[in-house]
Amino acid sequence: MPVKENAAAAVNFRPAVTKRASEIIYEQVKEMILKGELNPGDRLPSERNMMEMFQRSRPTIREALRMLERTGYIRIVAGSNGAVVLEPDDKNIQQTMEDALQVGHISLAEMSEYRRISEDATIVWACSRRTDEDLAALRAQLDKMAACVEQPEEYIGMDPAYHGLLAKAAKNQVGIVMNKTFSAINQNFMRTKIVGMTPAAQKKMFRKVHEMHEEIYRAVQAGDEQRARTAMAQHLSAFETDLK
Amino acid sequence: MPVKENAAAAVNFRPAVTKRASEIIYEQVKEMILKGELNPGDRLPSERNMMEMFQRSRPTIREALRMLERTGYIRIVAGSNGAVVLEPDDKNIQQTMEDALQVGHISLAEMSEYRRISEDATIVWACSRRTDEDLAALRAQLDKMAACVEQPEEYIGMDPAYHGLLAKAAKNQVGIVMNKTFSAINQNFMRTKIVGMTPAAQKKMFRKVHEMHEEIYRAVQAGDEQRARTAMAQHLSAFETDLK
DNA sequence: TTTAGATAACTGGTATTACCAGTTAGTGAA
DNA sequence: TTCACTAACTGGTAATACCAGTTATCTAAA
Repeated sequence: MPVKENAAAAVNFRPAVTKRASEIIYEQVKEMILKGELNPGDRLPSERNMMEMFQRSRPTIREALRMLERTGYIRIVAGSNGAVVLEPDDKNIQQTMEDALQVGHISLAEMSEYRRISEDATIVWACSRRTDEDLAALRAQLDKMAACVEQPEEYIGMDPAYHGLLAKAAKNQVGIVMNKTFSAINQNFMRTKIVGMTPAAQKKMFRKVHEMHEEIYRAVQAGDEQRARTAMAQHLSAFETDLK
Repeated sequence: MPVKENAAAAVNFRPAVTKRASEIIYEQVKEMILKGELNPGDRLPSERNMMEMFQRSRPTIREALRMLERTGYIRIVAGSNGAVVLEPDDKNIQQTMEDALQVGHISLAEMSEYRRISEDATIVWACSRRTDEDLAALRAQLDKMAACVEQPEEYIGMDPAYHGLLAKAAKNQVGIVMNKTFSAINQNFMRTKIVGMTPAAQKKMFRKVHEMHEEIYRAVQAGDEQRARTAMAQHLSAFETDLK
């Protein structure tokens, strides 16, 4: 049974938290960036100037700057320009997600499972939304990859770009971010796995992979949802089998 | 035509980046946490002790700690315990995604679209994987919520827990993380939207929402995939319509 | 013996000062 | 006009000091 609360305690007090000065500065700058009062490329005042503005010491200012840089809002280079507001980037989301996956002890199987449904949706969207530019970019990427089928290292390096272009064609930013995450993680797995294979087995595998990539492209080009879904599903499951 | 590179430049030099000391310390601690050498609940040495270990000044140590705290790896409270390793938490992903939304990088429409396919997969998995414990937890949650249908604020606060239990029943960690993200973001939208509604309209809306929640539960309990998918799809689309 | 209270030894939060190593802009001479 | 030098920036780091809290210990009173 829950403890009966004292009637006077029901006034809905909020915890009286005291924030660090660096925290307040961090939030203030972050807000300005999110609200567009500070735009990508803009220079932040120098640390010594901020000291005056915020009426705080330099270490305090610097702690705030470190947080802003770590969370991807600004970049700080010594000597010249100082702190510059960055273009919004998915790298942070991607990185945090990768770390979360790593810390959360997520298995390859779970990630692959989720990837399947994510890529399935992506490929469906891509079939109806791909522009001529998307197709041209995919074609060019595939041609580049075709030249590297015999060089696994190179091919693995190009794989994320191909899948990225598919996600881009699907026109959903969340899908793009997730796709990048999956690609990055799977790339690592792939790299560690192929070292135990004979060169002949590697070549065979990557020739198969490339043919799948081509088939997916053809299906997307034709706008054939079912064919594209099937191809992507086969591609991913073959991939998982090979990595097992 | 691409500029012809000088032959001598082909040796594949990597940029000679110099890292800040605080950056190195940050990565070192982060690695230890990711590798499990530091576990949730563990206390980090005091700043003065770290000074000795890393052979760096306190401001440098503190900059690293600020970054670790900002990215969600540790929590620092003055006075007592100092820096403590945190339980892995998805709040960072949520936060970065929310920021991405705010900065216009990701639209609400895109996020909703992706959520639909994510929740669709989740509910399918839940139908076949839910345990008796999952069902009991869902039932209990729904009962708690039923008591609050007339209090929108309370109900909104409980909504993420319900969807979280569904994701938990689906037994896919990635799905769980994504679900939390979506819930958190949508919770905010919901809060901002209901303020413009009359109390009567609010009640009507939440009664409808609750009936949907119940229907989803019944379908999952029955293990009826199609019924569950339909219910979830309706729930999400109704939700989007209401928020438009 | 037990217990309450004072105290000493921590913790992080912050400010101050100082110096170094780079970059940039201005100044002067050729 | 051009080049080289210098002065005035920039961030990176160190050292020291003090404050405000917490915690543990010890002491004195019950």
